[in-house]
Amino acid sequence: MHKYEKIRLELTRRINSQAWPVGASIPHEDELAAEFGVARGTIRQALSSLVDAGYLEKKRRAGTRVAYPKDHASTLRISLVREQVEQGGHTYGYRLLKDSIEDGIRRVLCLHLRDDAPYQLEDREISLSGIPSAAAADFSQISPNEWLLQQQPYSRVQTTLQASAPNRNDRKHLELPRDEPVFLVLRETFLEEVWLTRVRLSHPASSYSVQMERAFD
Amino acid sequence: MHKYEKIRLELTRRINSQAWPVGASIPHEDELAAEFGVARGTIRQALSSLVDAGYLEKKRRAGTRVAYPKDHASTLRISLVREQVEQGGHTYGYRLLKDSIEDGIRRVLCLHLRDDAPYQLEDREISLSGIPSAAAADFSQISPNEWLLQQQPYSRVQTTLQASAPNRNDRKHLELPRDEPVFLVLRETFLEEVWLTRVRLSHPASSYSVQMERAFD
DNA sequence: AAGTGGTCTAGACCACTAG
DNA sequence: TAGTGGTCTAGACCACTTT
Repeated sequence: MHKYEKIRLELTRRINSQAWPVGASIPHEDELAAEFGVARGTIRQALSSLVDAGYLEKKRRAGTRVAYPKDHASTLRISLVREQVEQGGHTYGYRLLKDSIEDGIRRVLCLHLRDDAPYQLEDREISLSGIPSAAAADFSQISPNEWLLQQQPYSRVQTTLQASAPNRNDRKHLELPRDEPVFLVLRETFLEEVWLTRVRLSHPASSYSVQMERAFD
Repeated sequence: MHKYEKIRLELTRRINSQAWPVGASIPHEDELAAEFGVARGTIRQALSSLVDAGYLEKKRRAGTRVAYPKDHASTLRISLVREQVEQGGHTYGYRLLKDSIEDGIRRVLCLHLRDDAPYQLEDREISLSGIPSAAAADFSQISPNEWLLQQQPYSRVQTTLQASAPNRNDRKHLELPRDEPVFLVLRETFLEEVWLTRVRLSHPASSYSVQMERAFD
């Protein structure tokens, strides 16, 4: 275990035990460096992860305080559908439903299956001016989701999570039980302010959830 | 603008322009330091934020590569209900609905209002052994949500996001339009493996969404 | 005005791991 | 096993912001 890890452990102990209660100032970086017998840079490394996690708040001149736990950050990673499914030990399946080009936009509707049951309906729009190679892509075997990841990167991505009543396509393709809503993931990506793609991912509410965890021990 | 910011800008430019295409190795840290005429530490600082955002992947001995954009991280911050409401320029309201103690657990049901309309139903359980002072807390004016933040910190928090059909309490208190589902935030917190509190937050789907953004320009 | 955290340097050695 | 990123040091100066 590295020095900064040991120090971080000791600092979290002081916070959790309320030796340093919420709202209190903690010693300056120089003092901590002297106390632990390390360089200031090492202290800063130990502090930085605690700041990132929302345990501490730093302000110039005012020093470092134990943060009120109100605005903690949770990191969310939404990975490839196929990987989501296969990670759980399930079988992944894919079916292309519709595919058309209109007004310089390629629009694709497809279904991702888990153990042969509908898991995610992907309603995708791709800008052909933003991603010219998308005009010739074959989505009969590979989903747009997966194909796009092999392409150029994006500089901005906006994600919205919502609950919703199913729309017509959802009802048609997701085999929803009666009164079952859908969980929506809406995402739009840009490269330097040029719009690339937009997607609406809908999931049967009972078989989809997003989980996050923040831990520090 | 600091040196590491200028460098980061130039690096993102090379990635976005595909001068360094997805999957390719980029120069070693020492080479970059020489190229930009800075210390290696400064290069590392510039790289670290790009690694955190998922733009780059580092491996010992193998070097640094431009990451496939598949597993990008989005940071989600769910703040105080009251702040969520007031930030949007709305009026916040609060109403306590039920409050009981059973088996060492205090259970509170309360409603958060936005412009006098139901916004979030909070169904909360607090461990009195984990947080003894919760036995005497007055939740008639301050919500458990808000009260808990003034208390001790937690070391682990688990959050789940879900869509769902409303349960009985949701239907009773959220004034849901016909066929409207709810967006659920389920959260549980621990301090060193001691269970502290669990909450079910339900929102009318049409008036609630979670938004995230990852940007790098 | 002064003290805090923020940036930066120029080194050194370590630890992991791909070839 | 050699080369990469990871850790660490002991300094220096800067910039913000509270008092």
